[in-house]
Amino acid sequence: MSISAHREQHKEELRRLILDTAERLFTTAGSYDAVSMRKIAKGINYSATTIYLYFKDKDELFQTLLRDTFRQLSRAVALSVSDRDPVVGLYQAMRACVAFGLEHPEHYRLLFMVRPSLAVSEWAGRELGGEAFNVLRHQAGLCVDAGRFPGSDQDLVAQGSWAVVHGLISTLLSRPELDRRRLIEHVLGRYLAGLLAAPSPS
Amino acid sequence: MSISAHREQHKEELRRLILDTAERLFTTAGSYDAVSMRKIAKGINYSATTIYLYFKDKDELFQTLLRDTFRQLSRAVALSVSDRDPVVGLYQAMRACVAFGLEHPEHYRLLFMVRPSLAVSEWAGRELGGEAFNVLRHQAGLCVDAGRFPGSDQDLVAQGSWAVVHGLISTLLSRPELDRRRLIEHVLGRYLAGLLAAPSPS
Amino acid sequence: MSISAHREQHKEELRRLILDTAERLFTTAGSYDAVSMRKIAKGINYSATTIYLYFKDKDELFQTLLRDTFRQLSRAVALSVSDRDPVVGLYQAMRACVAFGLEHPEHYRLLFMVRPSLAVSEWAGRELGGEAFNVLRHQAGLCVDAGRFPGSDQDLVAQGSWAVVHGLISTLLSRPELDRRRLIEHVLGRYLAGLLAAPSPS
Amino acid sequence: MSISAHREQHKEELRRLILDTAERLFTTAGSYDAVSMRKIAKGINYSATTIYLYFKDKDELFQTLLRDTFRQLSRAVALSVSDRDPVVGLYQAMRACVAFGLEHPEHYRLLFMVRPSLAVSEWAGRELGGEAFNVLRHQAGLCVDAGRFPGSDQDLVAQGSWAVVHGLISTLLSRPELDRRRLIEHVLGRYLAGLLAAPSPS
DNA sequence: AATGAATGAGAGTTCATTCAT
DNA sequence: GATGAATGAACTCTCATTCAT
Repeated sequence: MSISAHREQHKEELRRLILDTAERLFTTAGSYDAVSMRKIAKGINYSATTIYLYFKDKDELFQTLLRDTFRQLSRAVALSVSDRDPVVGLYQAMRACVAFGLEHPEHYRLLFMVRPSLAVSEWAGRELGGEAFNVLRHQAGLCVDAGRFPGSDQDLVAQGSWAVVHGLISTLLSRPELDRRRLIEHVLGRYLAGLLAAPSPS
Repeated sequence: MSISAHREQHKEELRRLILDTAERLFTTAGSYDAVSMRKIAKGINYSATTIYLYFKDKDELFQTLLRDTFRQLSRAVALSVSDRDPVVGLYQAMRACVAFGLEHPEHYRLLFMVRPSLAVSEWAGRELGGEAFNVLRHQAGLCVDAGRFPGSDQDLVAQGSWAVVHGLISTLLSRPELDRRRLIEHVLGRYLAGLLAAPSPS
Repeated sequence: MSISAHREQHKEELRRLILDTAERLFTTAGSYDAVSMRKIAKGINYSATTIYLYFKDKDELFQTLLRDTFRQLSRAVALSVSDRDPVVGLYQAMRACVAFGLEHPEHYRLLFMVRPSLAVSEWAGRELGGEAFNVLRHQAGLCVDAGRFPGSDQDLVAQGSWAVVHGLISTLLSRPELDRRRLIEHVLGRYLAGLLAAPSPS
Repeated sequence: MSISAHREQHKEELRRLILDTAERLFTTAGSYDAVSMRKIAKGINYSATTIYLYFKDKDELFQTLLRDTFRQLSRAVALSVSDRDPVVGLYQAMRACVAFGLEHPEHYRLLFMVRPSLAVSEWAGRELGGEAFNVLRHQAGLCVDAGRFPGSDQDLVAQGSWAVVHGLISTLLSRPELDRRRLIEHVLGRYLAGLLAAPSPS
């Protein structure tokens, strides 16, 4: 019992170690191909073969990595909404998205820029839409239902805020010299202000 | 004369063929490393060696691709502004950016996704200092100078519209099922409406 | 135990096999570039990749070869000096050098012919500072200190005897029809006789 | 007539240009393989193909180069003997050999150290032995016939001086920091002094 | 559970050389 | 006489992966 329990624990720890090391390497290198199984193995002081005891192949390791990262993103965004005002809630969720992208640039790049294969990227998009995106969508729904966004519907706002968030992250990641706080507040503020304003007659 | 002219033409055609094939492969593969010179060669039914007659190495080929594409983007955006109203002009420029990204997804991916680190570090000056961004910045300046965007300055608007445009393109590219026209008009419309509105008291 | 011991033994044997094969190829080809990793691999009936399990790269393989051979040369020369008369000792050392070159022509070619520039630039310190040359230099010093070589200093004699030895080996290796013993005694004898003689008034 | 004469002249000039450039490159580079036809072509501002109009392939070009150089060596050595004293004449011939080796290090290496192909090396050895070596042998004979080298015969001195010359060249080529003039005079001086001295009783 | 040994495939790149013009 | 275009072969080296232990 105790022995097998220990084994279980060790196994889980080693698995985590592999994932953490791989993540570090993937984000450092910035490309799928630049990270080799051998380098990961060297990073954890185990033989390359050992990794195959925990992951079928490089692709499965990478996909697991993606899944874990998505989970973190989802959690962060879900926990970010604290205000009762739905508009503020949407703002909070959007900020949380941006914050996650900026604070974990490696994760963000991993999710949206490193694309080993089409299969992975498609899966990634779906998963993302299924969690973090849904928080935005939910908040958008609350705002629309409360009549705060005249002329806009829930889906449009959900997709729009998602796009705005994306744009902010990628721009700020690629231009580190910009004033982050100022640009974030500007873009989110103007977009939300536009949503709150009466619809233009056009 | 005729002979050398034919040669010239053939040479130019082959060069273009290489560039087009490479672009296609780079954007479908989604990563720099996943495309090999041999694969490009196979794609054009020539030997790998032949490519080296036209480009010094893989990097030069890729950079040429980047340069050419940037040029097209710049041109498209520069020609897009036709209205005398600076706000409409900014809107036109932003639309042109988005349109370019959507109509030439390979180009866009090439510029901003295939090798973001390179695009950024090597092309940063050209990118933001280049014509495409500068058009946005110019229009933003006109709007601000005309007092149309209370509480915003030129640089902020330039960067903000750039971010919004980026977000739209990448979102729409990764979600082909969305209603493009509607989302574009929504996001651009709300952002611009927010710019035009009186600044929030926050 | 037995298993790992077998593995160790096999590994050592394969390593030696690689080294021996490489040495053979290097010396018959006569140039560094003319020997490829693939050819070595083919020579040992292993894949080219396997060699990289034993040596980091081609250069390390070659340098290991050099090092090993230098060690043999040094040992042979160091053990050769037995007479108390320093002049005889120098003679013995020189003869040992020549004997080594003639008895191990592949080794000798490897050291001084295959990649002379490398042997020099990389191994200069070891070579001249190494035991083989140092034995000559030491003996030369004894002779000079004993006043046996009027008009010559230690370094000059060391370098000179080194040159004479070199010339004998390369000449005898490329002209197998010559009477080795006779030519060796002639050259070493005349050179030493010249050293012992009073300096010419020139 | 005049035209064809001009053509002839141009052809000869270009041929020389190729040979000179190739020689320069061979000397600069460290090995046969390090010099490519393309680099030679670039050095003369002609296309690589042009070289093939003058030389069947790289090997023929190289052999021609060797042949020409040998001719120079033979001439240089033959012309070096000016003194009536046969011993001085031998000294002059040996010095000329050494000087040539030092001034054309790459040819020397290729002739006696690197062996691009067995055919070349064998041919080279014969040619060299048939010319430069014969001068040494002739001078040695004069010395012996004049009774200047008691206890030595012509062939022994010829081979011995050849070996000494060889040793000097290879040593000096691989140790550029040595004082060339001093070492040359030392070795040649001591060897000749030993030849002139009474034979040792051994 | 973990590993060392081994390999085929493939990467970018350079080479000598040929052929049609 | 000279060349531009083109290529197959070869190079060193790294990769993901398998298999026996």
